[in-house]
Amino acid sequence: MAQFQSLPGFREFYPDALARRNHVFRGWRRAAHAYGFSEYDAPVLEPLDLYRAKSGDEIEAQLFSFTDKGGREVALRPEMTPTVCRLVGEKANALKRPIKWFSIGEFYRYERMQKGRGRCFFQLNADIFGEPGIEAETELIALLVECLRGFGLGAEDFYVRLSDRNLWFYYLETLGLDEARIGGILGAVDRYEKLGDDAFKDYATQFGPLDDGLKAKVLAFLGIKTLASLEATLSDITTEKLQARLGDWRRLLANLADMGLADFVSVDLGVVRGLAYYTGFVFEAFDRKGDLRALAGGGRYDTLVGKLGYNEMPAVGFGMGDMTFALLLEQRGLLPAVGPATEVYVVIGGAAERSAAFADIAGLRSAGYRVDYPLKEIAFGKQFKAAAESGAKLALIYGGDELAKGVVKLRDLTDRSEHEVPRAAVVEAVRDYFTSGRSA
RNA sequence: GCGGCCAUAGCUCAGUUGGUUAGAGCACAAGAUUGUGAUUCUUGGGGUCGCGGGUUCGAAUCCCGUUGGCCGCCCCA
Repeated sequence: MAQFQSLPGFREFYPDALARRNHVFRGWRRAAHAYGFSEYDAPVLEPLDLYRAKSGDEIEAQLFSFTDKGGREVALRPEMTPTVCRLVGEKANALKRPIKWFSIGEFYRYERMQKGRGRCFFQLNADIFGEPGIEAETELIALLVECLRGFGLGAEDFYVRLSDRNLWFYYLETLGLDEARIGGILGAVDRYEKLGDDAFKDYATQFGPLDDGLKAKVLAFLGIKTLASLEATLSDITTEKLQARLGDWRRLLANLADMGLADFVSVDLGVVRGLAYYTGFVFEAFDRKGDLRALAGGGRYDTLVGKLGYNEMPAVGFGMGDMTFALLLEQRGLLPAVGPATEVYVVIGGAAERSAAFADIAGLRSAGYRVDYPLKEIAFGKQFKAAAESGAKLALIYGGDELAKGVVKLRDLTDRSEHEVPRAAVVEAVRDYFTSGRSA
């Protein structure tokens, strides 16, 4: 049996698996380019402190980290956000705003494997730096939708839940809570969907039991699912901050509606995201059936660039992993069959015909066609079978009869029609076939 | 880090109360078929039954350990 296994949680991509992965990457790239984002890349291995600075020491347990031969503490990147913040922070003064960047890269986390989760995975990251207003959220949520919709998924398949940590913060302030307690409440809100009332246990042990009236208000706020009910809840609270924030909500939702995305976006204040660095709007994409993990998640993080030691820079971004997404596409039957690697298959009679065939194969290949042929002499019947299985639409037949006449026989593998062309005109004939879609 | 289930060919699996040389289908390869893709038939390659130890005259089968996988919890950047 196997002497060497791949490490637990790491993936190997055989050709058909890689074809599916590339299909996903192509779709993401197409969407990001269409939205005016530029692609960048960065190191896979980073100083451990880059992640400590952001999230604290306890994160280290989930990192692939080690000491390199130079005594440096390093880690495989678990996410892109700190890295892209550094890239932007380093050249902030020279970069034209808004900065719209994306990347597709592999990330590593040392944790237990589960459905839709491994120790390495690919993720699309898209971020906008330098724009403090909801215009950045508009653009990123629209891109997020496009990254899913471009594969044939519709509003019946997935939706984006939109929430706002600022709104929560301002609202709880008006209820008389201090910053520490607000943090405790947000932690409970984050887990409420999963744990129910138990979600408030941590808060109770830290600050004492939550007042029933207060808890009712938190649960009511958490259950808000429309802009109308949000407006109703806040109608009697006239704090300037809160009303201004409500204005942001109206404009953001109006923008998204103007883009035709109303069906894809739901107000849902039950989402707050656990991550410490989010500072404003947060959003997550889920499949409608709800039996998969989050497809994507993101939000505003205006303070992170500053925390890494650079000048403050407003930022919004999201990440979207390949594993859960591939599961969804598979469930909906939207993963394409592996595309043919071959366009033209050359059938060769024998040793004498081979040299003529090789010359024309070289010509076709340099003209840009994907051409394949049997490496060894095999029976014609087998060659045609191989031609069909290669996915090629066209076969070129180099047999003794043809060469004697100075022609090549073209066989349309889809309708089995054949005709002959002079050898000198082979490249031309193949080009005609693929541009007209016919062999004649 | 914790718990449950599982591990036999490339894949899906069978393998009786422990008993001769561990099987099938699919896939792969060769031939029937030396100029046309199907079907069919024949044949072949491929296994230290995840690994290590124990019980036994004898272990794929029973026991222990270990590694790996799936699922749930935790976590989710």
